[in-house]
Amino acid sequence: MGSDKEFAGSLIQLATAVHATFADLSRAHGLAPQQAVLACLLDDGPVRMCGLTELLKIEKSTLSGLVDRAEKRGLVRRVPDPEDRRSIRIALTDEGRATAGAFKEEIVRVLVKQAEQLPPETARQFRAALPAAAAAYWTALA
Amino acid sequence: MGSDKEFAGSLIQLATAVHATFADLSRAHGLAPQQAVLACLLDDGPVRMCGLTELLKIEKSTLSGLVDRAEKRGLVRRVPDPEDRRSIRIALTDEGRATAGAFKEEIVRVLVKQAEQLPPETARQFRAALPAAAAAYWTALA
DNA sequence: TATTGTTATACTCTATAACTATA
DNA sequence: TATAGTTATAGAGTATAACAATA
Repeated sequence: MGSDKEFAGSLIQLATAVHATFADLSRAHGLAPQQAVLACLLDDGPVRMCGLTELLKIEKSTLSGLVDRAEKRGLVRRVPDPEDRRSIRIALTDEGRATAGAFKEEIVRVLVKQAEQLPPETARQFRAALPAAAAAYWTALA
Repeated sequence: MGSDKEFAGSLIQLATAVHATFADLSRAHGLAPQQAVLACLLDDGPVRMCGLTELLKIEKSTLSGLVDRAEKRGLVRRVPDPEDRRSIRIALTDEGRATAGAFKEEIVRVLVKQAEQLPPETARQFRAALPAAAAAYWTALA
């Protein structure tokens, strides 16, 4: 079926566009894209390095570098973990919390506004199906 | 409304998952992710460098490096453009065409298969709304 | 002068492997 | 021994700025 190709093409196009929107907005807030992801994750409270490698699905050495750059930029700080002296927790600074809050608010606003330009019935279908679709593709990842 | 946050969260989750699926499959075919994008674009025929910068939305210097690596890997070759001696056209090699074909076939298969795990009515809604949604987010890009 | 493409430079993101410190 | 994290190294992807060749 040709429509399978069209479906896959649309899905990749949507993913690319959302990714690019996220990246552009990150930079507009003075954040590298992965720093924006990190800041959003930490907005609910500090997380250990080993927890972050699972949430971000990246290697621990990759994370060390990401946290180094975020720390140098004043976004996060490394906090000793009293329960396990091998471990450290990553917490947002005050500036990091403010930046994360502003970024999260605007990315939601932008993504919602773009969906509102769809025909009402299409928008309704899309918003209704999206949570289950996102969960299906997310849980299929290794 | 909390549901705007949930909508935006689901959209980012879907985009991230599709992106990761694409990247994983690229590497399984021996391609860096952007090389896979490049190969898919060129599967319809050669394209000038300046055309590729628009299609990929990247700077020309970034593209020079991407093409350098793809050429070194045997995926593409630079072909002089007889109509404009400043310009060059990028064409797939035989190996590049075979690789692009196999990759395109499998990415479609994988993305369709994952959608089939949704409840039938959700899958129907999602596939019905997706083309318009993808177009809306895509055209909103700068 | 304007366009096409490359090169130099610098930064982010990524992984593998070897290492230290603690459990 | 196993886990948490860092460092060294290498490569992909990104942009800006300066440049060469051609239109």
